[in-house]
Amino acid sequence: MSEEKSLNFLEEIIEADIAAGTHGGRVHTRFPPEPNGYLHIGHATSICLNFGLAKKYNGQCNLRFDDTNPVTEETEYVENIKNDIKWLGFTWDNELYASDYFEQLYNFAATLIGKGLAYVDDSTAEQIAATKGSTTAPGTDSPYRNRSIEENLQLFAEMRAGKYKDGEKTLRAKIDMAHPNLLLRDPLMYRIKHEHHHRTGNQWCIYPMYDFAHGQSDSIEKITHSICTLEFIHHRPLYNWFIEQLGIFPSHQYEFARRNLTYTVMSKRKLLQLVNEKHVTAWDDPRMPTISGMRRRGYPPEAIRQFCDTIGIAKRENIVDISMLEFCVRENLNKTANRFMAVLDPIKLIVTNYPEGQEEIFDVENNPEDPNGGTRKAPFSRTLWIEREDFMENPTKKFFRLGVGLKVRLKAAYIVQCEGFAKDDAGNVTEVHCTYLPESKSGNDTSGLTVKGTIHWVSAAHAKTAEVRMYDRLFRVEDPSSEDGDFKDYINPESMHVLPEVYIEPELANAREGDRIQFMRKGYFCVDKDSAPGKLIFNRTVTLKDAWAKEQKKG
RNA sequence: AGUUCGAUUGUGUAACGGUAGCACAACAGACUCUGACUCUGUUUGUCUUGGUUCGAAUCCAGGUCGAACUACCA
Repeated sequence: MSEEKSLNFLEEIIEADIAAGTHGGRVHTRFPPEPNGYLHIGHATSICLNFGLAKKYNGQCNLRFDDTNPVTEETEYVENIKNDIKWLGFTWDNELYASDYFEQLYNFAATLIGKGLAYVDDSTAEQIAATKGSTTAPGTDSPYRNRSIEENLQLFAEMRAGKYKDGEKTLRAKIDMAHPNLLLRDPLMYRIKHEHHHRTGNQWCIYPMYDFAHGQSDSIEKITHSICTLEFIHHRPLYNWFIEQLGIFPSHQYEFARRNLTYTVMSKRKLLQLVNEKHVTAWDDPRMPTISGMRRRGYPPEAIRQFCDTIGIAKRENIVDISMLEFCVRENLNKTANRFMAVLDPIKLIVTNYPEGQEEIFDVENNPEDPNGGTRKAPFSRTLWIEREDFMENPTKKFFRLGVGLKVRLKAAYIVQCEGFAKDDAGNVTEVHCTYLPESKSGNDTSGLTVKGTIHWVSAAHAKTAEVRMYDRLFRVEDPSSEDGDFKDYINPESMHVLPEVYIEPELANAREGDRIQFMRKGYFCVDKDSAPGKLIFNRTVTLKDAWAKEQKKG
């Protein structure tokens, strides 16, 4: 046995609870999204945490939609959220909805009225805000605060019956208008909304506030460890107040710091804005930090889980370097993605001593990291496409590729030596001329030569074409939300660059939507859902690490 | 200003009164039929001032800085 991985603060709490026999040692968590947007990488942390904790401690984890606001919520979001959680690799024990509890919550409210702990208020939103007080000044009591229990009960029933218009009345908890915690200054419990709800239809015209639904929903489900983000820490005393006054199951809430990522934004409001204002194509645009965007980009679910595990969990503010995520993606893809050759920025290479019309088929290993990965066939001929950047007219000292007099290995084929090149009238190099060494054939090399560089290639006569979408980070700055002005001013104009026609080796033409592969020396790519028969589209998932680029930057 | 939470290298996270460690990033090198992968090595840190203690990142007190709260959103 080696040293155990240290526990995070939530695991410590849970293990202490188990040791103390709290709730009989039972562990029950839940993931409680509101179906008003798509899940993002921040939610992934919460998902991994809640489902992971339940699994680790042989407990259960519910999926509960906190659908208390009919105006913003839609079934489309419900379906996508479920899909994303499944794709991440998690299975919920129960699929539940806060709206399932509307009748019970109504009864809870009536109970509190009956105990003199809630009242119907005729004040307007403005009046309530004005009497709220401030962080330094106490609020003032509503003139409706001391209505009789009977009157409150009747008015509340009338609210439910649809007797009043939106905003005409609310139900408020009767706590303390001078409480230092503003949330305990007679918070709203119910508001009137004559709106259609995605699940309950037109059954209700009053809806509970999140604060009057969330804690009790946890309680109803007998959640033992109710885990949420830091901003709800001020709400905990209110949830506890409701639970205590109602005398129901004492769920306990624990808060952790939400994860932020460099070079992106994470609030649903901002993400929705990017979609609505067409800065990206959709919620699942590969540049979005959404789960669906990352899936489309080609991030494997294992990599996202690994990332969540690596960055851990704590209570302090943070902004995680995106390179940490990219590392996890590369680490996974390196082991799992088959290699192919694709030439993104082509220039012709002519093997001058290779007979016209001759061709050979080479076996190329699919994945050097996987001994059982097998091989594929790649045709070779006299005229090839190579990468423009693999040739230099005046090669620098550390350039291990092509230039007159230099030798390179053509991956899985021959060593070639550059003898010359051709230019067009504008002075652009159009062709590179090389001779090959027949005795240097891959796998059967008797040339005795070693070359420093190996480059990829595609036979011009056999090449297929594809579109490639080169993605980069969505923002130019590490933390767009903390910069001056609008966060959208910091969108990276180069976040997507489309290469309409690149050359790919023929075997790749069989790739299917969602396939994750490596273009040798260029990066990891994934077949996009926009692909059509005969028209493949690849998304660049992430580049390879590039030591040469760094070398060049040094000048 | 009040309340609450927080502060460990560039970033994230450990150390639970006893050697400040790990990962990413960065840098240097080895290896390489991917300038990838892999391997080796290096640099950088306990917000501050006091106190308790043989000994403090850890406990106590004061300060500083940061975040959240003042929606009929969640």
